[in-house]
Amino acid sequence: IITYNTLISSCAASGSALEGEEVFKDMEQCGCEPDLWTYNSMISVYGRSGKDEEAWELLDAIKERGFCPDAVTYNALLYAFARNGKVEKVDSVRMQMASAGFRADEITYNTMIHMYGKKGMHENALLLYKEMATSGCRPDAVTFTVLVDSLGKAGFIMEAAQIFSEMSEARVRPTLRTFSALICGYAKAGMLEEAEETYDCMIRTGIEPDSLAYSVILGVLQKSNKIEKALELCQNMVQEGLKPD
RNA sequence: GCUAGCUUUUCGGACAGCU
Repeated sequence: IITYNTLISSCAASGSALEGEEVFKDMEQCGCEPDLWTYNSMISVYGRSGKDEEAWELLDAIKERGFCPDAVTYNALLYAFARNGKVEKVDSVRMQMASAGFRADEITYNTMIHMYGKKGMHENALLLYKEMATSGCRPDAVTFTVLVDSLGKAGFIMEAAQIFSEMSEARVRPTLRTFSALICGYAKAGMLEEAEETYDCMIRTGIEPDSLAYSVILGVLQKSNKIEKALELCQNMVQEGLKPD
């Protein structure tokens, strides 16, 4: 059963709903009883491939089978709707989650904040972020990264930078993705010096750029005509075994 | 506080070009 569950979750990761369904059917035919983990993984399979209705139906299947949906179930379902931007559905899952006795956790909040960010509803995203503090959740690296990313993309660079500084105040370490998001935000806003400073700060923190981070900073250097530095970085990149694209 | 681990859920991340 663990083998099947593992197979199903790798289908979720690769976004192939059909394969996931097949494994699930195989499993039942072999007389292997799906457990809650299997169902949760299937919800994730559907969620990640945009099939929110199918994911929703599994909640009933879980109950019919006599299983009790857990926080993972609700978070996965929430993700399925959030991904498709269905705010009302997300709210209703959240209510169900609450009435089943589960508090919104970090993942619940992050999923919702991400959804609002993608929809450009930044006020709602920020509201949830504030709500986290009062409801006993601590914003984590994902929370901050999602906010910096969506604010930066939307051109609210000052707000993004503000969130970034709140991150250090909260003593949450920025990740490669957080830095990349902020650098992109600055680049998009045309604030090339700030972008470069942020990159240098990242290096000082001891974070190794990946090929994406390199592309971002190389773009910045190109725009500010710092060709020598760009070439130098490019060499570093090759030395580290990354391919410039 | 540090370190390590974890079968399932949250960062489909960038840049460029075109419209």
